[in-house]
Amino acid sequence: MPHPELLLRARFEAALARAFGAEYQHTDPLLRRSDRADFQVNVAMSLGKALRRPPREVAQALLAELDLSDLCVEGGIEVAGPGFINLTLRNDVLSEALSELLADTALGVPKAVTPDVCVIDYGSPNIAKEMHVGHLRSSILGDTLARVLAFRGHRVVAQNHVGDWGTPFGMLIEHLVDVRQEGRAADLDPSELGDFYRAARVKFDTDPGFADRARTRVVQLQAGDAATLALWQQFVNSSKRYMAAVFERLGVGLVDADVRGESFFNAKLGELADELQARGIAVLDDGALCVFPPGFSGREAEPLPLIVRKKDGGFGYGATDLAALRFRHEVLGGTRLLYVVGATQQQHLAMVFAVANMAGWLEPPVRAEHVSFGSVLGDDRKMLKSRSGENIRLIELLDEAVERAHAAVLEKNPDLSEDERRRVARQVGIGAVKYADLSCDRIKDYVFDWRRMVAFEGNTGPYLQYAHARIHSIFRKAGDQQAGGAIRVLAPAERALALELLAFGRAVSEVEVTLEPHKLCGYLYGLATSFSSFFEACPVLKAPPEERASRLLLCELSARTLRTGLNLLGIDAPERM
RNA sequence: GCACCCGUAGCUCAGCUGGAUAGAGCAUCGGACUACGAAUCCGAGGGUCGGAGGUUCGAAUCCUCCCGGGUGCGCCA
Repeated sequence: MPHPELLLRARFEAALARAFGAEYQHTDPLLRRSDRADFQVNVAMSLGKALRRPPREVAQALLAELDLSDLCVEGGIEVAGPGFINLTLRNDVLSEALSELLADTALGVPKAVTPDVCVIDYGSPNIAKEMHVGHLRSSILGDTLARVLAFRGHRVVAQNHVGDWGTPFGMLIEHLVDVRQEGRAADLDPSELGDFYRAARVKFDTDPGFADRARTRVVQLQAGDAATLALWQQFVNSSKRYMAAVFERLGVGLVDADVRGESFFNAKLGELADELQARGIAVLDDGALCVFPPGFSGREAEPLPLIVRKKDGGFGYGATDLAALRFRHEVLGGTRLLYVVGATQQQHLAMVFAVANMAGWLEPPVRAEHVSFGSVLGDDRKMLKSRSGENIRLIELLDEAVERAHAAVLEKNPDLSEDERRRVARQVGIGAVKYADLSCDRIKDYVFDWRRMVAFEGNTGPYLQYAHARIHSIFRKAGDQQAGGAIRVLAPAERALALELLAFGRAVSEVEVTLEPHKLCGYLYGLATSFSSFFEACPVLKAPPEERASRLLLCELSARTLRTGLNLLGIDAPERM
């Protein structure tokens, strides 16, 4: 049996055509969950206007064309208020639908009809710079979207567009040369890279002679000087190891093979600039090669350029981003190009997309989307800048989260072995950090708050993990008694849980479309609270045999849905904690 | 100056793309453990949805204008 929601939708669409004519066949019946019934249909009100008939009459006319007795309880179809159609499903319909879910490894998440090749840009941490909390958002968001899209049947190609090229490397390389000449060990230990960068930065800002050498070094780097490249490569290698360690600790699926930094596109930039100029898309302006996409203006209302090639012949990130976009479509075969990049880049990305459009690199079905997200703010509500301020290091943040989780697990469940406790602490701590970030609307600024991250109550990762662990506790107690049988939904708490379980597919699909993982978080939280209420109201193991078997199946479905949902968020679901 | 984003309970946030009395969690107050795990559950109080207009049966949601906060706006990436 198909999903009840799909059945209802199909019935109403057909009824619309029968009642009002074939042109209404594809009218959205506006089927929604309701707090007054299981579902409500709101199409009568919107249609009343077009048909110039009272909405309640429209609703009645619709219902006259429908036989829902196999789906809804007797008296479970009513017209209320201005024309709401309230629907209450039969318990056996819910029971049967849940049995279907039980047999479905995808738990009701449909496969995409026309799969995309999704290329996901995870923002761009800079080589040779410490990763900080700002990188948390793009990594976690990108990883979650990758998991959700893959689960829906799309092909996902991750791209770690690291900043591994350009002017900062002049100063980094010169500083490395200095340090080695002074006979000190060249500290390229991944964990020390942040300090190294800061030291080079200070020297660059205070020592003019050093700054000159750094600039010369940039020219050598871009000219392909072998010795310079060798030094540069040391930074890249060290940084890659560092990033891999951070991603590993975070449980983010980015690997070395996904790294395709700015340097990769360097060789293609000249050709790209020439082509844009030859096609008349880019023009020389004050010595720089620029594209002026329509609709962008600067301070004096003058056209705003995307600079492809600077006056001095160098290339900026405009050129690199264009080359990368083209590469993702032409070489990687991407059809949906996602940029998980901070909101501060909004205008820049919009311009890159506009130029790519002009160049014909974004023809349907290829499209590009900016998965924008807000800044990370401190207690003072000000943006955490990366330049000179004391940032919280990502690694230290994760360590502390795990530590706090460890203390909590020790207190709540002293029976665990130290081995398991360490493993669980990692799952809970990292999960708490991720969930705190993912559960908020990404477009808004994120207030970084320790207490909130490690608070294990309310809409948090640990609460969801706890709900999952409790279910497994029942399984352990049940032992072999958990025979098959069928699900029979009867009690109110069972009905509420059933309706939640049936909504998983919708929640996942919504994230696929909106690219907003907090909707999945909201869904899972609702599921966990529904389960907790059920858990409180409906005894499982103490129930009579038939009921027990049914409720055990409800537990199984709940546990699987929670675990699958958490996994889509990149969060583990331990069986005890 | 122009463009984009944000403004919802004391705090942190939801609100399904226009639906019914705006919902959670912290915090406050009151209940429920001889336990299928109380990291839980049940209940109470708390709101002119920044403000003012407009669109219509109906607006936190869409349009316009203000107020407040943030971010961008030509050769750093």
